[in-house]
Amino acid sequence: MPGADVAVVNDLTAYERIKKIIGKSKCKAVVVPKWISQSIDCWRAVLSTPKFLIFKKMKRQIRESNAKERTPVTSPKAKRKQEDINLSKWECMRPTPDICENQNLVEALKVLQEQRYLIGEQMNSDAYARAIASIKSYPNLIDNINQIKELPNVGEKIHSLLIQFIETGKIIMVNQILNNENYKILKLFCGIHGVGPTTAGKWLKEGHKTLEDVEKHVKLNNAQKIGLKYYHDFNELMTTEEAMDIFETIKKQILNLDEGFVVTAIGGLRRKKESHNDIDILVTHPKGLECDLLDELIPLLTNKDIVVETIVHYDGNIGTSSSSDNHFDHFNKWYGVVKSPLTGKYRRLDLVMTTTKEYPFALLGWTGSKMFEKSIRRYAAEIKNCKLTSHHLLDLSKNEMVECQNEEEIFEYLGFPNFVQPEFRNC
DNA sequence: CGGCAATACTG
DNA sequence: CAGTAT
DNA sequence: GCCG
Repeated sequence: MPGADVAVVNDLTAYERIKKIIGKSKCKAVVVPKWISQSIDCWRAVLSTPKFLIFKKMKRQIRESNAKERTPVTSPKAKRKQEDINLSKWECMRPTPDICENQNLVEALKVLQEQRYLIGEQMNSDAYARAIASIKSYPNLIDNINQIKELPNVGEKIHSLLIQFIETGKIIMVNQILNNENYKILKLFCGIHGVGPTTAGKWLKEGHKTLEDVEKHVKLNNAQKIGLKYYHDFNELMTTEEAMDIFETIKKQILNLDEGFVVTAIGGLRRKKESHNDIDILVTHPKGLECDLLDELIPLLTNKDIVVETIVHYDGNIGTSSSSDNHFDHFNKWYGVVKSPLTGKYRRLDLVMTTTKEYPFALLGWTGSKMFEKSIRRYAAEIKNCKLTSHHLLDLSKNEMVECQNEEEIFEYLGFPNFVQPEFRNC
């Protein structure tokens, strides 16, 4: 047993004996058998689950008695945080704040992630995104190589980058990329809403270098025209104050049409991010009047000089696929542009309509972050044999839809040990 | 060495 | 269908 | 690029 990470015991009364063992060995915890099944369920050691706290309590007692003999190297605060380190491979299962303890490191890695994205290496980019998520959920300042040993989704390559950062405070590759002309041009082009890596790469290959080049020589689609027209404003982050102001303005107009609408901020606003790219709003109506809302609301907001452009207006019946039946898929969405009352700047707005039945899934699906969504859906599929979308949860084992009243029930069904608050879904 | 979320529009 | 968006 |  010495050297093992975990010891499983049946007899909880053998307190003194266990205490001796875990006090001396490298063993991280002593658990009851049920711990194993619970851990397999959520794919990590559930040391933070209250039921197993007895052992944490024991470890704490041992530590405290040790602390009387030699002064601790770490502060009490850091020590408490030590227990919060969550090394789940599922980013959706760990609390991930918007701004983290290692923000400089995260910003550096984001450059590498973005570069892979810009040159079209999506999976590569995602791999960086997952490593970044691991770091964002790590609660302490990383200044020691031992700390990064167990970080999930950090393999050989990113590990060496982290070492470089710990030792020198920077990553050479990052500066090289930031100074790379092609990187700068691709980034510039992808800043146009409606332009992705493929189009940007094509334009670059054709010899275009500036937005003026693009404006003069390239045929743009509707979304791209709007993207170019408002390029500056769209690429400027909003304060929460401004985003909230727009949200409240729209909400007021919707409630004006009918008091019964339920209007909720989703996206980054719901996650309480510090700054925002756009405003996302989810609307539902308990009595199911939802389908006509956008048809009335958009003209109204246009007349009030709030809405200035429509990029996409999905209409109610998205079913040319008439074969689809029971789930009346009335997701009504509108993507467009509003003029911010507070600043006069032009901002992206997404409006999403949903039935009350699908509301919890839409809420979960539209709150993000992007990595959170990918993670929870992959978890649902791989671990729970379920298919999770922003419309529903399908249990493939039972071959039946899972009805949920709220987000909590979805997390519960998926076997999460804890509800993950929106502000900690910033993976 | 395969897989990496899921879905809907534009053109 | 590829590309982009959420 | 990382994981199983």
